Amino acid sequence: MPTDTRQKILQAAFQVLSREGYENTSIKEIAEQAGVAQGLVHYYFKSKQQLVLAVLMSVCAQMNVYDTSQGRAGALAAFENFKRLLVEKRDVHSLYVELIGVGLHDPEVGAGIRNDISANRGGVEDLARQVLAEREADPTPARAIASAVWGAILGIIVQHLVDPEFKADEAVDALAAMSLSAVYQNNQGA
Amino acid sequence: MPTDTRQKILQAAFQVLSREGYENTSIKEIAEQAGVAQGLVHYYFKSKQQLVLAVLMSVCAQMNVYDTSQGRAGALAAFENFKRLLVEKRDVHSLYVELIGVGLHDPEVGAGIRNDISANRGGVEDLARQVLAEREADPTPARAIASAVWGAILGIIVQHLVDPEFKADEAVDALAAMSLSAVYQNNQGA
Amino acid sequence: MPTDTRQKILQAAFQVLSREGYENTSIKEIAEQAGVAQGLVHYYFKSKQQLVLAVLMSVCAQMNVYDTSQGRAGALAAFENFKRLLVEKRDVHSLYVELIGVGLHDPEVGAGIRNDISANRGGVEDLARQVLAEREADPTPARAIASAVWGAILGIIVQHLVDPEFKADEAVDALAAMSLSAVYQNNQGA
Amino acid sequence: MPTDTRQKILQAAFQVLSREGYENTSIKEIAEQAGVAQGLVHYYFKSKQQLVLAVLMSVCAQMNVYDTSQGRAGALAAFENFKRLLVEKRDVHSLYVELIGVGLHDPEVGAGIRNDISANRGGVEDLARQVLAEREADPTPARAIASAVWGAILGIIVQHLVDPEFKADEAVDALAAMSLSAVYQNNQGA
DNA sequence: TATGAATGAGATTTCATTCAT
DNA sequence: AATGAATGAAATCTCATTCAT
Repeated sequence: MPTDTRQKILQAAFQVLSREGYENTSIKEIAEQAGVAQGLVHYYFKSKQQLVLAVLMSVCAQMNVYDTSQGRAGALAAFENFKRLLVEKRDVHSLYVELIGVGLHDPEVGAGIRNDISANRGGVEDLARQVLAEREADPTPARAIASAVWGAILGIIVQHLVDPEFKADEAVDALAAMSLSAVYQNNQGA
Repeated sequence: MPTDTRQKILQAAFQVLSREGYENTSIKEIAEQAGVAQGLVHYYFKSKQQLVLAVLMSVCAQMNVYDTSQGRAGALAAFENFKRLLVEKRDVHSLYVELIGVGLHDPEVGAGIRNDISANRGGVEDLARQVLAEREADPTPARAIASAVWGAILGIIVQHLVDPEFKADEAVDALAAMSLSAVYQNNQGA
Repeated sequence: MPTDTRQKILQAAFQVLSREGYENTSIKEIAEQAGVAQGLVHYYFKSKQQLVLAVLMSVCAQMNVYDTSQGRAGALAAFENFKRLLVEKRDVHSLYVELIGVGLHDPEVGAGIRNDISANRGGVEDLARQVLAEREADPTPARAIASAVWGAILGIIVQHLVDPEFKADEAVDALAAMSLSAVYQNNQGA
Repeated sequence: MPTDTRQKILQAAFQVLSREGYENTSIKEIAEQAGVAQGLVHYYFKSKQQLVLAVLMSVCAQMNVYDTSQGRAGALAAFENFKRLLVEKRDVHSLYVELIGVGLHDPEVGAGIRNDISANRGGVEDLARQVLAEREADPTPARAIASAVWGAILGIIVQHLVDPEFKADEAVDALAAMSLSAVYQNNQGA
């Protein structure tokens, strides 16, 4: 089955990329991991970049954190979700973080990352807006709050990846508290 | 002067690395940028990795955000400082983020990054402790708050690098508000 | 119709070869140009070389210059014909010249080219002989004259292909004059 | 010596190119012929094309035919010279002809070939002009004559390369006779 | 200290050809 | 007849590293 093989290569690419890292990953190793000839990788993906881009898409698709719940409940559920994903999606996060770095100098990867980050920040912003609406508060700061909160999520992912002693759960809890309290009383100037 | 040349190479390495990105940087180009022969780079740095590690040290040294002020004033000053550094140290931040990605698969770079992140989180934690002390509040949550806040700083750096439309200032302001309000009333459940 | 497909591939091969050049032509592109699957090319032509040889045959068949007229009139008609073909058969000539180069190191292509060149030189020789007979002159130099004249035809083709500013018409006219005057009075020593 | 090695590679490239032909020549084989590492070829020549271009220059420099004599004597000397070069410079001619084919689809090689052909045609034109001056004849047809004569030289080279039975000497003699008779009495219409 | 020529391994990519369907 | 997936070899090029001077 053709699509089968394409998927096999895509999955192998993900595995090798997250295991070995971007710059240590070769087409040869991906082909070996997939159990196919090296040339076949280029049959399905015109270049290494195209393959990486395809992997990036699937990685981004796994970066969502949101719950079906709405408002405060949805936010709390999302934070709990996130705590679980930190453990379950470690390799996805690892590759995501590495691709952020790659994207700083590769326009196509950069565009993919930028879109994903925008989308995720937008998702957080929606939640923030709902919470503010629940409190009948001014919705204006929703965007700024989302920027800080999604930033913190990224930063917690990084710290969790980098430092085995990092206490991710307490960090997420603190973030939850901070963000929800901010939504309560957004009357402090900097 | 010998040290002079070493410095020249180090600086050239930083320039090329942040301009071209880690995987596009070659010793040859660093040597050209420094205006020395290629072999001389290996005279001062045993391997490319050693050179990168030396650059990493200098990059980390420029990641500090703190002010001499203490407590709440110190925190606010640090946030203002950070807003300025986002603009002034863009290339430092860019290389830092890329090296986070590299460090995920290179133990030595990883150790350097981990130490720097720990140190910075520790610095934030000290500030948080001071603020809590000013409020005569329980100092326990300081570490968790610092984890979230430093994470947010990292995440704001990333968003600022990746997305030219990102409103970094309002994000930092929101973070300042969130973190100081959290410090006020640390009575959160998750 | 089977022969239909074979022809389609042959024609596609000619198009791609003369458009892209010998070394940039791949079976894949020929198949695409013909609108058939890649494997089918090898069904009709055992190897790439066989396909090229088949194309070579059809190219050689288009290199004739002669008219039905005989003698001096035939020669003049052939030169006029040649002037027209320089414009109309540019792609045929281009591929022919390239295959001369290929034939220098590929025995089979070389044999095809050699035969075609011999045949064409022979055609010129016949005309020369007729002209000499018209003048009741010694027919001996016909072969040598044909060698020079057919050589000049090749060389004019090359110059016309290579140099957009080359004045092909005046070159052909000069060649006509030279060759016919030589036939008149073949009493010069070198 | 650096220039020494560069020359060694250049010469090896010429040998392999004329022995094996353009499309069968690899950097690997050139390096082996030169007795150096493969990478060194790219150290001296940025790309295979650059190397071929350098070889082309030296090949073109060996395509001259002219004598120091002037006028009719110079022309006759040049033709004699050419007969000798057909034997002595067979490999130069072979590579030249192949590069004509390559140049049809490679702009840089094409430019080199075009320039060389122009220069050689110009040289013949000078000679033709001198001969016409000697006869006090109209110098106008010199360019057209040169186009035909230089074309014939190219075409004789090709026939000599392609066909072991080709009688090059008699072809050159016939060309000499034709061209000098044309110069005598340039009063034929086509 | 400093140079830059030289090495050799490895990466991406292309491509004619084969083969199961 | 026809498809197109799959193979494997080879080509170009890059690059960290070494070494003689």
